[in-house]
Amino acid sequence: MTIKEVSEKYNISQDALRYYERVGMIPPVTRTSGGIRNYQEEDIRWLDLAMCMRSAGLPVEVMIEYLRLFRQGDSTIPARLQLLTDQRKALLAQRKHIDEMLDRLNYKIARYEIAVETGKLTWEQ
Amino acid sequence: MTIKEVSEKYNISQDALRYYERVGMIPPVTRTSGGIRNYQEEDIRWLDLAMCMRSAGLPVEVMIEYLRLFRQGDSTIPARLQLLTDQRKALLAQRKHIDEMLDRLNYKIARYEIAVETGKLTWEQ
DNA sequence: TATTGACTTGGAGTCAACTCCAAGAGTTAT
DNA sequence: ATAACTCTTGGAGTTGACTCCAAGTCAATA
Repeated sequence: MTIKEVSEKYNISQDALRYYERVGMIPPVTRTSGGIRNYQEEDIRWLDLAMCMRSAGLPVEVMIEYLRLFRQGDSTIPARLQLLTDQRKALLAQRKHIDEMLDRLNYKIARYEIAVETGKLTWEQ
Repeated sequence: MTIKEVSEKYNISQDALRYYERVGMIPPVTRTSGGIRNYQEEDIRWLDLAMCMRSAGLPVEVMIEYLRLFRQGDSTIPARLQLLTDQRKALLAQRKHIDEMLDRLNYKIARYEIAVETGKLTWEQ
């Protein structure tokens, strides 16, 4: 798969794909003899993990560190486990923030829906 | 409440507090006769809403727009309702991303926990 | 083989959301 | 009233995550 195909299939810019590789968020992508990126299944698997982390809001830096540890081999398994549990904790906290805001939004929306009928809103920010 | 007290109580920097006010994410804060910020209950309520939005990851720009509409009065109630439902949609999408990553993390962590016992990990990124 | 279009790199630019700084004014304790 | 501290503003600087650009190389088609 060329960078263009990957970019279109996974809806991510070519620049972002090159950036992820450059900063070490994914391993160096397989190339053709001419030096052109030719994504293989394994490249895609790394990319998929990286995109999943990013779309959940985890920092690029975390994925870089995970990959760095991974490439050092089995001795870093405990460190990787630690990293993963830290990130799980962070995501659970973030989800809690989102749920708090959702509660607030639901309350507001309910009141605004009534207000749209009546044209007036009683003490609400 | 002075800016320092608010900063400490709500664990947010004084600079961020001034920034929120400057960009219009919260209304101008009540001042003493000398021009020093003196947060009242209502100032705190706006701040609380703003901080809740930010910690859920909603953009500053959205809160600015909400406040702008709010200050124009009841005629903007439908627009505010629209804004709120848009943000709810965005948060639900974001929560879905987080849940996907959490599933993935839980799977990985389970495998890594086993690997920590045995010292080896079988095909895993 | 020449052209066209997609690809390459290194580096600069952008954007959001703060964060820091300097110079000066307000407030409190002695 | 003087020191010591906290506050003010405007504006510059920083960080993270891309995004854009220029100059050049590679590949497919006429």
